[in-house]
Amino acid sequence: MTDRDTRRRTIHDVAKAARVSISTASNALNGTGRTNVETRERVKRVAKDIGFRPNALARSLLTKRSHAIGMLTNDTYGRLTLPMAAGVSEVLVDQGLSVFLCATNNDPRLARLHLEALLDRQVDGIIFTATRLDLPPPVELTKLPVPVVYVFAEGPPDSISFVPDDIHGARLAVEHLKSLSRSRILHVTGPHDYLAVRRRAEAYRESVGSGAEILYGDWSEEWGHSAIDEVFARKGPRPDAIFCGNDEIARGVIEALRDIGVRVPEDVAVVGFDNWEVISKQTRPPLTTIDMQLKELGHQAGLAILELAKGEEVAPGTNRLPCSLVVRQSCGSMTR
Amino acid sequence: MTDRDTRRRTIHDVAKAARVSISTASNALNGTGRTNVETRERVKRVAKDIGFRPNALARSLLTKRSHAIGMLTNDTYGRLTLPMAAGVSEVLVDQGLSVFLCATNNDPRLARLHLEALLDRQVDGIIFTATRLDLPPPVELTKLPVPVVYVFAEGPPDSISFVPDDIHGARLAVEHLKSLSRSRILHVTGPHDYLAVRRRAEAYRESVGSGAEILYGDWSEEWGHSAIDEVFARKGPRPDAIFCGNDEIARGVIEALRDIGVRVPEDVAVVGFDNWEVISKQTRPPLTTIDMQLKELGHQAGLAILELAKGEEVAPGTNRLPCSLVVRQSCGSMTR
DNA sequence: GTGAAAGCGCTAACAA
DNA sequence: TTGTTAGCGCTTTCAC
Repeated sequence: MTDRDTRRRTIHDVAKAARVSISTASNALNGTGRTNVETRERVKRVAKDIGFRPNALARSLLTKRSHAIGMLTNDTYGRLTLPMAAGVSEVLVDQGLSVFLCATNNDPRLARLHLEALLDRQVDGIIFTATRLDLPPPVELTKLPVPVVYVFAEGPPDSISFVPDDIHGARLAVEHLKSLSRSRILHVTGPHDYLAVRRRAEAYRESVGSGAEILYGDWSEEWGHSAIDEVFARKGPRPDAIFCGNDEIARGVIEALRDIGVRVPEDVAVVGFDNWEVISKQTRPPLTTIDMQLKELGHQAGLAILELAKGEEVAPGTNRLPCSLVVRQSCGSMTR
Repeated sequence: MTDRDTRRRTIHDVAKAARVSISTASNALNGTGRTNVETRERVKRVAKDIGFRPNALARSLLTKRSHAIGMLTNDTYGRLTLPMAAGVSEVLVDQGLSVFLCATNNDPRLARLHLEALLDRQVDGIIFTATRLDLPPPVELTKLPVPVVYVFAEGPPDSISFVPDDIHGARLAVEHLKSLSRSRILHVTGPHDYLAVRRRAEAYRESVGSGAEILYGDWSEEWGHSAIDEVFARKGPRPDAIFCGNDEIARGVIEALRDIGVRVPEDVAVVGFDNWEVISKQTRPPLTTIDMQLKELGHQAGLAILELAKGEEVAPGTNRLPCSLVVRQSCGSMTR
């Protein structure tokens, strides 16, 4: 008698309280089948009164749709994955989908463990996100019984992926610099073995034409420093603008410039890449930089997986999303 | 006949293929009940051969344990939440628990939506994480049918929470400075309305004794700058050490010091707080700072929710976890 | 318009 | 040791 108090309410409780059968209760609650307006209202009211909430597990078991998706991520919750995850979650929550977050640390064992757990839980789809575009997932993701979407990662041919348009981003940066009458634009960037680095470099080279010079290094502020030390130590014409591979490098560049008495943006304009605000906003002067629209990437991926989960078609291929230019104070027209 | 190919294998398929009943199959697979070694092995082999994986939904429906927990987070996937989430996930994955990540953006509507979804999915527990300790959750979390653990947040009395020990952290910083023979230690910190700020300030004051001076501001580099400008513009004795409320402030302090020709650490030693590596490692010199052990916080919370989910008791109360001192180059003995 | 009955895939008494 | 049976909470034909 009293043990009922602690149990969660089931549709049986609703049916009993509303004096109908459980199938009528179900129909009334879901608006399926034919139900008298009166009874429907009564059932709904009763359900609310006794605090009934349908058990998603039971429902999913029957309908074969768990309304959950898995997000497999490659890095230790880095700064790239998170805005993407936020974007994904944002478009899905209102559709009643929940997101399992699985950090694989790029460890195959862990990745497989998470993947199996997701599959066992009958997720409706999987989103794989990485931190760079040219690394294969730590676990085989083809031939899965559920749809897969890749974000900030490229899957096998014919898969669906969303990546930032690096070429567009680089072009945006260089064109901005050119519009400011800068003519000797240097590119200081990250490791050459990153596909994104090569893509941006290529776009930079095309946009700048002759006189293009690319310095490859790592992603650190320190590299930005030493690149400047090197460039400004040598003879010959000096750059009046520097397009950096990421914000950390840009910050290092700006500090090195200040150290040797070169003014930013008056003497040299600087553009970063990433718009990682803890850096870009706090650099002096604040960085003009390229934003990869990570959240939007997540939105699109979320929408895509939603369609796929519903059984609808989504055109395969790599979707390159435009970047945006965030203008702050590290650029400006030349002052002669 | 052939439609079977695309369907997932069920325990029926295993039973049929192994020529046993489904209950025997179940027993063999789970090691429950008594089963002949031979049949057990055979069932297991068959299960593996046909690629059987148990449907977690069906299992959970029956056992009343979903082996999933929800993580409700307050911020837009900030830097605090993520290491914590990684810690939680790390201890749970091997126990077969999965984590739903729910970003509430501190929006009550969204929080309620997520909470209801979690409850509907019969999660075994909920972890609430915030970005500061003195803000109430955006949704009522008491009187839930599942256990709740608070991380980097304090719940109502008698709840279970895990927070960094700010007092210990601040003391660690000040004692370190004192051990380096620094005697005029200034504290430049964040907004006074943060509980953590007040706690750290109090610990600092006690540890320093007379001569303590606290400057409250915001969490930015810029504030670090202007604090230094102010302090070094005035007459009287100058600090030989500065304990900062976070790494961003510390970075601003160090840059401002360099701008006015004060050497770090020779003339003034600086300690930060947070160990946010993008800042602490790239500052020149790299920052000695306090690490709040966020991942460990996540570990403990994960372990706690695991116990609770199993129905075991966990002592209520606020668990304050020790911080650690990360020594880099922004401190050092005085050189006179 | 409503209800009885079947069953999603699985576990757990209990019988054999 | 193994199989039969009865559900978990829900949706969904299909009679009435």
